[in-house]
Order: sequence, then structure tokens, then C-alpha cells
Amino acid sequence: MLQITTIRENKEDVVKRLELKNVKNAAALIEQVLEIDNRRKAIQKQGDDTKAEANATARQIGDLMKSGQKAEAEVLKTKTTELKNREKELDEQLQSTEKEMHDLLVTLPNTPHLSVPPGTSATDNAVVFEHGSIPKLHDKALPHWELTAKYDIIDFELGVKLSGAGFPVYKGKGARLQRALINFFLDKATAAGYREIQPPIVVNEDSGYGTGQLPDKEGQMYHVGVDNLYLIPTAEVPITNIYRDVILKEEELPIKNCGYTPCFRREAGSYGKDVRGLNRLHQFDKVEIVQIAHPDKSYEVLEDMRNYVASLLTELELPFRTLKLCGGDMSFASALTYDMEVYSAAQQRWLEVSSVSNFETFQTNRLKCRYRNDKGKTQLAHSLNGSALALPRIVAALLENNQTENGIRIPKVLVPYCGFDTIQ
RNA sequence: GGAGAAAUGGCAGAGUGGUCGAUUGCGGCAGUCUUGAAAACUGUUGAACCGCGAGGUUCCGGGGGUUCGAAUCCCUCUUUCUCCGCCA
Repeated sequence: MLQITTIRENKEDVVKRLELKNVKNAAALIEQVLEIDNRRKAIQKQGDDTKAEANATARQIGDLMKSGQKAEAEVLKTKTTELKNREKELDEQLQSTEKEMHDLLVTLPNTPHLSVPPGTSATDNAVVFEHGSIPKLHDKALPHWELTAKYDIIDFELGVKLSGAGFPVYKGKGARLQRALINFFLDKATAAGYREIQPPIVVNEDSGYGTGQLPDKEGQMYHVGVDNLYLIPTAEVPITNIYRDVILKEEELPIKNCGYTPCFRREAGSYGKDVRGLNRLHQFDKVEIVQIAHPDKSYEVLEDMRNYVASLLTELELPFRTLKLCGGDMSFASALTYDMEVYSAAQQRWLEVSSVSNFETFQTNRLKCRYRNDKGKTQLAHSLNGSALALPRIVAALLENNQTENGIRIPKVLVPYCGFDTIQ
């Protein structure tokens, strides 16, 4: 959520940036926010004054009672009834005005960084980095959903039997490859200075709200109704919420955490080849990296994070490219996002395997995650996160790109983790 | 799941209706002393909103109520602890 102080102080800039994210009527919306804010301030002032008067009267009554002046006290009591009514009325007005503002503010997306390319869809994203060459496959090369069946390593039908579409069962070397990737990613992240976290994979409403899944994207998450808990769509949710309602010391920044969790996504409304095989699942594994950073340093941190993710892909010997997302393709909460895509040679398409974003204060404003600066004032920190990495599409690309007529070759870095170098 | 107790500032821990945003101790910060450090001593030290400022308002787990007035009384929810039961 955008900060009202930011909107007040940088009106034109906020409008300009919202337009970069294709928000319609940005200027009018901001004017409306400011109008409500002014109304809110006026109501609060009146309410505070009324309360101050009521407090003073109550004190007077107390003094009169003590000195035995009962009659005078009774007179004052009638005065407070009137004050109380006004107080109640103003409180209600304040609440409804605050709600009005809040309801409007939550509809506004984060303001993008000015380097974000303008645009409305994925075709406007800017390719900022490419690595590796697209592999040439042999004539009988198969897409990964056929390879997994051929080698009996991932069973989609069995998942349908147990749970439904989008819940594959990993078997034998397929399961071992999953475990290998998780361990490889966690070891790398730890070596890069991230502290490993094992969070809960169901979270409460407050947490869902803190990172922005609630109230809007409720349909994206599985909901455990009886306990009113949500299955996490990403480890970002619990790991970032660690810092909800926390005031950090400036010297603690940046805070680097990582964690492996299964992720659950309902993802209604997609069909066809986009969701075939491992391309899109309801449950998948992911290692996430999360940083809480100083506002002056968060863009350095973002570059650092995307270089880190690139290094993982390089080690896995996967051809990939880095996109800087355009205003129209970025997520609601992000100020700047890099997507990393690997090339899946049998499908002959790019698959998004990581998204690295700087949210600036958009999440921390909701989370109330602050640090104390050198002047002793509390300020919102910046939050960032990235996948490092999401497994299924990595597996898809590994299987497809490394297939030979004699089996699938495991990249060198994973062999110690797998305990085998080929899937036959 | 049953019975009981509790929830106060970074931590510990007072406060059972009227200058209590809250005694005190520890911790933190600043200073005095010291060649330096420690110790000792002195001061300072929660958050949010409104206001140019003076200052005002709100917050003692969450929500609601009683009262002129609530950290203090009542209701309710949540969490923690102790005992019993069950159990990976």
C-alpha cells in the first residue's frame, strides 16, 4: 500500500509513476485520496479537541468529588453527556473516513521505478541479459511430460488419482532430483549469506494481508476454512511476515533470509500447452530469498539478488535470459521486477523460473516493518524477494535440454546431490 | 479435549476506578570521572496520528461494555503457563 505521506509530498511524481503502470485516471484518483485525507485530518482535529475537553471535565469532576462539592460535580456531569455524544459521532465519522481512504489506497498499485519500460503486456518487457546458447536436440527429442513417463520419474496421472490435476507424484530418481535441487539451492543461498528459515506453510489472515495476497488475491490461495488459515502460495509470505510490526536497528540491515517450502496455487482459468506437464502446478517446490534492506541500498540489493539467481542458472548449465518487466506486466506490489527465463528446448519456449522484485515500502507499509535511523526516527524499510529457484520449470528444462538417446544427463553440480549422473 | 492461572514499555516486574503513558530494576544512549577501559555517578530512553509551534489525541494481548473518569470492573475472542487426558 502506498504511504499517504508520500502521496501528499510527491503528488505529481506519484501520478506519473502510476500512469507508467497504466492506472486509469491516476490524477483524479490521487486528488480523491488527498481530498479524503484532508477531510480525515479535520475530523480528527475536532474529535481530539472534544476528547481533550471531556478529559479536562472528568478531571474537574474528580477534584470536585474529592473536595466534597457534589452539586457542582453533578452539573458538570450533564455537560459531559453532550461531549460524549459528539465524541461518538466524530469517532464514527473518523472511522468511516479512514475506511474510505484505506479502501481507495489498497486499489492503487505500487509506483514503479522510473527505469521501468512503459508497456502493456509481456511483449513490451526488455531483455537485459542473455546467457548460454539454445541446445540442438536429436530427432527423437521429447517434451518433458513424455520424458517423465518414459523414465517413470514423475507421474501426473497418479497425482490426479490422489489429489487432482496439478499435483504430480515424483518417483525414484525424479523424487531424488527434487531433493537434490532443494539442497543445492539452500546450500548456495546459505553460502551467499542467507539465513535458512523453515516457516509454517499455512498462515493466518494477518500474514496474508501483510504481503498483499489479501484482500484482493484471495482466490489464488487454498483456504482451510475450519481454522481460517491459508496455504502459502510462496515462502515470501511467512518469511516476510517475520518482520511484521518490527522495528529494526539500522545496522541490522540488510537482513537476508531464505527458505524452502512447498507452494500452493489455485491458479484458476488457464488451459492448453501453458499448463501442460510441469509448466504450471497447484503444488510445487521453491527456494525463496528475501531481503529487508535500507531504502538507500535496496536497488543495489536487487541487482545483487538477480546476479545471484543468474549464477544458479549458469551453474545448472541452462540457457537463460533476464527481462526487466514493463509497467503493464509487473505485479501489483512491485516497483521493479526482473524475470529470469530458461529455454526449454523441446517445447521451444522460454519458461519463467524466477521473479526478483523490489517492493520498496509497499509491503513494509502494511507490515509496519521499520528501522530506526541515525536521528532516532522510525522509517519504513524496503522489502525484496526472489525465487532461487522454483523447481518444476527448472526440472522441465533440465530434462528436455539434457536428453540424449541414451538417457538424461544430470548437470555436474547436481551429481553429488543426486548420487547419479544419468536418468535411464 | 477437560480444569485452573495469566497477558503491562527491548527484557524483568509494580500498579485493583481519578495528573498512570504508567514506580522500579536490567539493557540501550549521552555525559562526568579515567592515559584508555571497567566500575561508580548523573541525565536520557515506547509507538501512531493531528499541529509551524506550544501542545493535543490514541494505545497496558484483540474486540465490545459499565462509568463523569478504566491498565484497574464486566462480557467475549486469542495466546501463554500449570495439571489431567490423548498423541507424532
